[in-house]
Amino acid sequence: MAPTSETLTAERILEATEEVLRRHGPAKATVVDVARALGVSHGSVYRHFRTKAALREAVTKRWLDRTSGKLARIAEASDRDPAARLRDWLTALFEAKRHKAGDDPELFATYTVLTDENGAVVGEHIAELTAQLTRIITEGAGSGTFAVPDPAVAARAVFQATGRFHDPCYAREWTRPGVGEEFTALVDLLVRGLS
Amino acid sequence: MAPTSETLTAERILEATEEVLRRHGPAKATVVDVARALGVSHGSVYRHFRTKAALREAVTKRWLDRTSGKLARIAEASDRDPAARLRDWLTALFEAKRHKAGDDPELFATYTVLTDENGAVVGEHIAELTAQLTRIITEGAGSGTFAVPDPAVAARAVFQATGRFHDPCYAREWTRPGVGEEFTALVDLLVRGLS
DNA sequence: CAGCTGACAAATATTGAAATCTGTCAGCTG
DNA sequence: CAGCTGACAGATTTCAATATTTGTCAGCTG
Repeated sequence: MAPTSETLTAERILEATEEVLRRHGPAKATVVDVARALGVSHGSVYRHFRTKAALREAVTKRWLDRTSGKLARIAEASDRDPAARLRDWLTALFEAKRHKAGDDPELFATYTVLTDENGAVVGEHIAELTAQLTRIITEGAGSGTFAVPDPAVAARAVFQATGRFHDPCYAREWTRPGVGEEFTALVDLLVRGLS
Repeated sequence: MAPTSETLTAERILEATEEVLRRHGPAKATVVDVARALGVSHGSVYRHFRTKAALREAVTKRWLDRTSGKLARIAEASDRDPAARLRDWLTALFEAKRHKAGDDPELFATYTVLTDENGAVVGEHIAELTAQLTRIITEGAGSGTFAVPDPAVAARAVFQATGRFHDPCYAREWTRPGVGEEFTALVDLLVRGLS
């Protein structure tokens, strides 16, 4: 591939790693492949990432951050009605996952492997998403839309309750007919419970 | 092992298979092992179960039926308050799973493998549990405890929402401190949503 | 001399030949 | 003769030899 003679940065290595993962899948993507894609020796890659695991972890974090970034915009729109915002946020999360899984199942499977091997990064991602939910619910509690004893606890409950519509281990259910209705029924139930 | 010279029945084969699975685990349990445990040739086992897969499926069904049997008693206690009954039922389901996973993790892992390879049987089991939930919610709707447009839809939503506390793919979370509180928070939220 | 290379040891993965297992069935046995 | 046996073919698994990959580092190069 284009051994662009720009200086070698962590950023460029991450880009190349994503490409190699896309091409070869998680099992056969080696750091030698990544080096070759960049036109450098694999020793150079180890200058920027201490281990292969650290490299894969960084790729995983990047991928997850792209999702939480999108959702943050909804969480931060403090002017809108909290109940509608909560629905939108949950819907956006579900849609994002559903598209990732449906549009390119192989790539999704690749990232599922990566998230499985990087529990810590996933934990942080979940903490970030729960914090966004907490923000929406706290504002709803302030404006009287929601009546909850502890917004953080409620946020965690909502996040866990909707697991079936965002946890990759349920990905195969997301294409079944009727999931949309199931999702709506659950969100309705949860919003009623918070109100 | 005891080659009890009683006549060979499907029942006895299932018993022996459970024992072999307990001893050797799902990967190394062969039908020759089962036959040996019974003191017969493996050909005899094939007289009662067409394939090894059918045998494992029957064992899986048996295991799942033991759980749904216990829960059915709670679902059928029509005299008690539906909200309390719903809480009890969900708690019993969680406790049953938590104990199975915690008391003998290896055996639980074995059955997790079995359920993974028998999607159809698991599907029926889930349908049965959802039917029990529907019964509780329908009675609650009749008595005015619950206000739901469609009890079956609500039941499915409740079952899916509590997945984190009964789906084996979350088993490793069940020993973390604080799960009890998370469970209670979610059930409170759901019961409020139904009321 | 900062950054890269490539030879190297140790760890991990692949391969293919040998061993085991599944499922069948002709024939034995009580 | 109903039910069981055990030899068998094909499918699957195991295991050890072989090849690849990871991670290090002394030294090259611009």
